[in-house]
Amino acid sequence: MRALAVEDDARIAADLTAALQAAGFVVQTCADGESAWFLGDTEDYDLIVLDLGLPKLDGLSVLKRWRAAGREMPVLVLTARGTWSERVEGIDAGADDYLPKPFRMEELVARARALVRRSAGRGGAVQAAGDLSLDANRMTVARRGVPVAVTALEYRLLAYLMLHRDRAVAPSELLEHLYGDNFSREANALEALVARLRRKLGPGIIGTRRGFGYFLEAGEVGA
Amino acid sequence: MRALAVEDDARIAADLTAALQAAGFVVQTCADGESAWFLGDTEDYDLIVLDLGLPKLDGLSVLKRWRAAGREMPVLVLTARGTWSERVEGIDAGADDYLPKPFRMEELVARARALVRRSAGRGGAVQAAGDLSLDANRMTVARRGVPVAVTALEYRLLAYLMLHRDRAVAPSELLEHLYGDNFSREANALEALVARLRRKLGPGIIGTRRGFGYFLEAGEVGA
DNA sequence: GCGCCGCTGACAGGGCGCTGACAGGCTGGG
DNA sequence: CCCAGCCTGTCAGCGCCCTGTCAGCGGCGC
Repeated sequence: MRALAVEDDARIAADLTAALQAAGFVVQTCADGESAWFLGDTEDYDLIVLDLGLPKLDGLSVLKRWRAAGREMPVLVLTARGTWSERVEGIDAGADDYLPKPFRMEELVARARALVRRSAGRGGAVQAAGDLSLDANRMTVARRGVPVAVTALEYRLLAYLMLHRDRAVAPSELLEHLYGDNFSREANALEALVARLRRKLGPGIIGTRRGFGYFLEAGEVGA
Repeated sequence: MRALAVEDDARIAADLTAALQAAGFVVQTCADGESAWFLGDTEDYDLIVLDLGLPKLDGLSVLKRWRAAGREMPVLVLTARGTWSERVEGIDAGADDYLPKPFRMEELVARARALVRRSAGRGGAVQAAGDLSLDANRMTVARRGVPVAVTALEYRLLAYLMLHRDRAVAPSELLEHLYGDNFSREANALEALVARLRRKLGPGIIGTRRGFGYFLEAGEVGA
């Protein structure tokens, strides 16, 4: 899960980053409205935490521009004063949830998790593609009903492939979502990861489209 | 076990908190309908005690909104008047149990415990998983019928693992449910707790999935 | 047939989780 | 009021699993 934290106060930003990372997010931060707008418009996040008081471009405007551009990622809005008017404005602008400062980090994390759950709310917890099935609640993987022990990183890879099972996912995209932007430069890490997974799962699960990326073989037929 | 007590009468709220805490819950309270709605929607509780007469937003509406949003935690409804019509409304809105005021705290606690057990889909007060058995009424633990002396905190850990015995529970989730929101930030406290429990219970009870969390080994096979 | 992308096995570093020891706080008894 | 005992959080150290890196090779595409 990738998250963007938009916050100009460096100390709060650091706390935010730490808390979200502890919750399993890969976190990126930015400190002003313009770069926030650019990042949210061009990058692909599973969650954005947005402070309203920002230099250069106001948080509410950023949010409105995103929504106007059709970007629909869940956005959690932070505001300095917990006034009702600001809250209503935030909701109107397209915020999915709202948190007044000061807040406890635990509460933010809880709401962030709830948001991601809600936005992901497609279908049941168990997803299947061919022989492979993932249980999002138990975080387990099975092939033909036989449980396969996978590590946390391997699970995340499979979950992402499952989410985009209708296409081949480029290595750069996978690296981004698994490690964040500061990902290790060696793309070979991903190849090693895939190799280990293939050994565990057996053949016919993870396919390669040379020059394009990886995909779940049960996902699409042919080409 | 985390519980939310929604009650605007401060004296009753205090009694509720005390009684639930004595029963082993980590209790959070709130006094109006809107904050109740937010908390119940975003946080993760094992039980909610909900008074119907609330400022800002009526209890029944709160409950309906939760259910509409797909939140399925057990809710125990309190009402000032024990009228049948209100009871029917409550059940329709998705309440799991119903208690007319005035009530004895012992009865509330008993029903609360029953609700939590029922939501886990299991019958009696004694739950078992493999060699391990927990008695929810007496708050005692036994392995192969042999009683094992555990502290209150250790019991709560076991109870939570028992409730979610079908999966591995993340350390962050355990900290949240054992200590509430103001949990100590050192995750090592949990590791120490588990270590002490393992020494008391012996091997083959509490398992670890590296990168995921802890689980009861009798719960699931493999993976 | 050649080049290059991608695969694989081996290896080492790091981080997660385990353990034993210690200290502070709370409780109950004298 | 003091003391003793237990509970529990913190710390430091360590071991093991995960995972990134490297080198070499195989196979697909041109």
